[in-house]
Amino acid sequence: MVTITDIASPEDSSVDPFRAGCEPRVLLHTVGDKWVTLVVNMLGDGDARFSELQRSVGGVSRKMLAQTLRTLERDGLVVRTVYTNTPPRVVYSLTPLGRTLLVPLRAVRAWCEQYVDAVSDAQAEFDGRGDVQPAVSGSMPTPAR
Amino acid sequence: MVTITDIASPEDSSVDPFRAGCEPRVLLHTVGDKWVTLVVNMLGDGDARFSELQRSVGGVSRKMLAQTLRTLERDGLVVRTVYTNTPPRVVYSLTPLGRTLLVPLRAVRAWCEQYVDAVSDAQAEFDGRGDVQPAVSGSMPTPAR
DNA sequence: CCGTATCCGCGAGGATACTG
DNA sequence: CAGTATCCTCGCGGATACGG
Repeated sequence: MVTITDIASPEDSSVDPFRAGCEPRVLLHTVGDKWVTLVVNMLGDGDARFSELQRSVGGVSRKMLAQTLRTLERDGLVVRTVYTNTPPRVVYSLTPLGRTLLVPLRAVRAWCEQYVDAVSDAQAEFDGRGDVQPAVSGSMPTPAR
Repeated sequence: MVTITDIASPEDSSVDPFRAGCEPRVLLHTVGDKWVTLVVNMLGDGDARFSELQRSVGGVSRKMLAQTLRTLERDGLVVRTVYTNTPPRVVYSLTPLGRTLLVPLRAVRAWCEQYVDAVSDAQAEFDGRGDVQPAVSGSMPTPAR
């Protein structure tokens, strides 16, 4: 199986938006993933079992949750502890590395919570009127940036 | 046209991973989007024209870039300034709100750059061996968390 | 140069059923 | 309980062509 973390650079490695040879862009994609952000945030509040995560995250299928957790485990962000009694118990928890990720991820989360209203307002205004833009009449032929 | 920012809560609003009534999850999804993060980061380094963005981001189609910029504009994170001369010029820049987003987004970016090697190593180790997990033999029937 | 419109392939991801 | 396997759909996103 091949996951998103395996894909290589677009094709042109000379122009790189994220100044790097080994593609943090790819990592960014993983980290920015919908379920990844939610799961890591949940685990940040304490270890949890599979079914606990499924309930607390809300709206995630078993398939996607398992897939997400596998990726996180593979990336060294989450550890999976199995208790082999019946009924079986599996507990997921963040690794030290995973906990470092929690910091910036919570910053993003905080931003969302803080500005969700502002964004909502902006959307309403944008959608409200056809938004007749003034359109600056051109001067400046084509300056050097 | 309906974008991702329009979709509502999963269905069960009682259990909410992101403690909110007005769904910052949805915003999170937008903010975590692949192209959004890249574009905002680029604009953080200075205003840019459409074609400049397309080149600097790398690997993005005109369609996706336009779509991304439209979303960002609608969300009040980016402003679009049109100069109506020939050849036409369109300059995109972050709004003050957009600049606030830049802070947490750059934190995530910094994390990716800092730990890309650690993650890469974890992946290698994970993939290397079939990873025969010890599996903790069960005690503790089912404690209260 | 800066987009939008149209077509379309492909893979993400839900539903369901089955194992340990 | 904690997944895996299989099917199937649906919309993301690339390619292409056209308009302002």
